[in-house]
Amino acid sequence: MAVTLKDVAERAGVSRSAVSRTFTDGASVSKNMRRKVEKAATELGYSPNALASSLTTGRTKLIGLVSNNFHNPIFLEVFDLFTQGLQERGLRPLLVNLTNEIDPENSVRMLRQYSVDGVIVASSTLPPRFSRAFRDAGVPVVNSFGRYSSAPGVHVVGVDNVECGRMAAVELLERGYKSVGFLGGPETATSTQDRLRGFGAELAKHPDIRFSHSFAQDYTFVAGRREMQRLLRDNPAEAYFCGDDILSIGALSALQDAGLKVPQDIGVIGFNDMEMAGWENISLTTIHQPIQEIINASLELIVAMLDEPDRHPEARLFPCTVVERSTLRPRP
Amino acid sequence: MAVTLKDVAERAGVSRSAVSRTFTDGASVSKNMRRKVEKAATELGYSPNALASSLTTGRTKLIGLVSNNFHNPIFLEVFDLFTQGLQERGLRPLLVNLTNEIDPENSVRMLRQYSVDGVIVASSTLPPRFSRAFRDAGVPVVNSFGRYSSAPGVHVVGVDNVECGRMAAVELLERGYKSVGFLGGPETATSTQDRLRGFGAELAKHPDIRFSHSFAQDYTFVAGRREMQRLLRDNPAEAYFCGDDILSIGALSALQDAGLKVPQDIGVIGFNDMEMAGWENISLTTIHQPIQEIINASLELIVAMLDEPDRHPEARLFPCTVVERSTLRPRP
DNA sequence: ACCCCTTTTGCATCCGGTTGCAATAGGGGT
DNA sequence: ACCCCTATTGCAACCGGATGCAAAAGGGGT
Repeated sequence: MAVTLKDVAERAGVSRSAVSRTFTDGASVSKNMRRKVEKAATELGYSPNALASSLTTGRTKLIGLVSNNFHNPIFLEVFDLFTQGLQERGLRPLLVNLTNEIDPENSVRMLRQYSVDGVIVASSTLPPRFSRAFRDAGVPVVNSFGRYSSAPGVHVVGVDNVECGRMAAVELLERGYKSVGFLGGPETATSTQDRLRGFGAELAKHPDIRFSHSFAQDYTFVAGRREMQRLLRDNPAEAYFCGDDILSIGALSALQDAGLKVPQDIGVIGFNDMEMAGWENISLTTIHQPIQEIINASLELIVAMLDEPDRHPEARLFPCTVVERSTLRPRP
Repeated sequence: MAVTLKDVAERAGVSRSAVSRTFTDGASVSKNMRRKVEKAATELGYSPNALASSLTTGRTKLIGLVSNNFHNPIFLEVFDLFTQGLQERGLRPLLVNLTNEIDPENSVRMLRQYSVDGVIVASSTLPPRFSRAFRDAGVPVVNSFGRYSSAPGVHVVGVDNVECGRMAAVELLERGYKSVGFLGGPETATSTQDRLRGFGAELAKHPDIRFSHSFAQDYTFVAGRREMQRLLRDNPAEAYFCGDDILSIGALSALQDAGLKVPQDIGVIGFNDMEMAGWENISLTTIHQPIQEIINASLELIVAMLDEPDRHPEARLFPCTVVERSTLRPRP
């Protein structure tokens, strides 16, 4: 069925090693030999079996792309960029969907069975034990969109969520809001915890500002909408920092239904700057997370670890910026 | 580093075959032997190398998941369901991003190098030559969301887009619109062509109804919005059938900006019923495409082809239904 | 034409498992 | 205790390719 190295060798009248060598770069092959082999190979339509060669080289060029965020549209963009970036570097993404998985054990075993060269954990909600489990299994890991730590156990690439929370607070304060709220994602997500921490820390400097916080059940439109509806029933704040654009959009929908005008009656600032935030019918003021940079850095790190598996873990953080659109009132 | 079958065999004091057999089901192993081997295996933390075994079994349990739709949020759901479904069946998705790829050759070679057991082409815009190229390479293929054909060259699972176009036309006619338009996706997408064909065929029965059509550049919010803006400049129809929800949402945004009320001034019916269509701030009347069923059938087919590669290609089509929300005026 | 050194080539072995076949062990019946 | 049949086990070869090593080929200089 499939054409193998042996077939090509026979056809070209050379040894199997010779064929192998013409397809592994850096190997010693004469011009003449290469020509003969390539001729036979194209005639037969041969292409080497990456899995077989991985047996001896110890490299599969397979990278586990692990995530549990299959409901936030921003992750479609994340997958797009990751898969393209991996492909450009000659690597192949083996996608692992961790929705509903509590225990890392299964996925670790699975990825080890396929001898992936590395793992990219792309998630802001997956507990850190997942990344650590891969590392403990001896697989190079990068945790993208993960939690910053000054002594990270694994490579982390993302943003400083504490700083982003602070940034949101400053933005609201500068616009003169006297009562503000934090509408976070699931309380267990470290990203949410950090954003709240930064937000709260900044507000602690302004005791005159009323400050409250609450959490949506998950990072979805429905959860954001429901939480905002709940908030509206009981003395809502003048402006909210939502832990994610998708929550913001849900919240905006609740505000609209309640007949409230944004930004006149209530202000909203989101987080992520997903494509949808820029849609004219949404026009969400939000904090831009530099996804492209985060992904590039993640790819860079995982590639570096391929050659240097014991590289000391580092955290790479990128600055966020406020993107002003139409859901916050102007500065005075 | 990695613990191999040989290590386990030595530790358990048995032959390598014995170890191999305890890990391949259906093989002949005594209770006693199994116990010994499993003990040694857990002590060593052994798990078999799927790639090595694929060499002799000819099965990798790898399935190429090929797509070029990384901008339509509905595909996040598609990826979610596919990856979960594959995982449940013990298969692993190797994701291939075909954005910007014109020639199937590269991806065919790539997937052959990794000896995938099958390929799922999940796209409504990828030209059929991609699916055919995989088939010609001897790889089982299922084309999900592909074009229906009475004599399909490869397995196709999806909806009857012609019928859906007709359904949209009927829906608009029943609501008494006297002039209607089709706002399609890229003209080259077969799904768009078919929807237009069905839509036009139904309208041909009603020569009194004014009928026009045009195409957005791609299946995106921006393209839908831009096309609707263009249409509004020049005697627009009373209602539009958009070739995709994402186009509809773009179109709605253009209508809103133009100060037009939906459905009072202009009606819109979409296609897909993506999650967003149900959001309260959008509330799009649309044609529901049964994604879950399509994906289940695709998985069923690809699994069936694993055992029966030469299975005769078939087309499985699922019926669509109209989901009424708020963007079409009520029936008289 | 001869010698010596550098490239090229082929041989054989190995990567981690699977599997046909023959040898061995076990079990039941008499 | 002996015989026969079946369930287990181990041996050895193989899957498709990579690579260390030694043999063969080529090239340059005299």
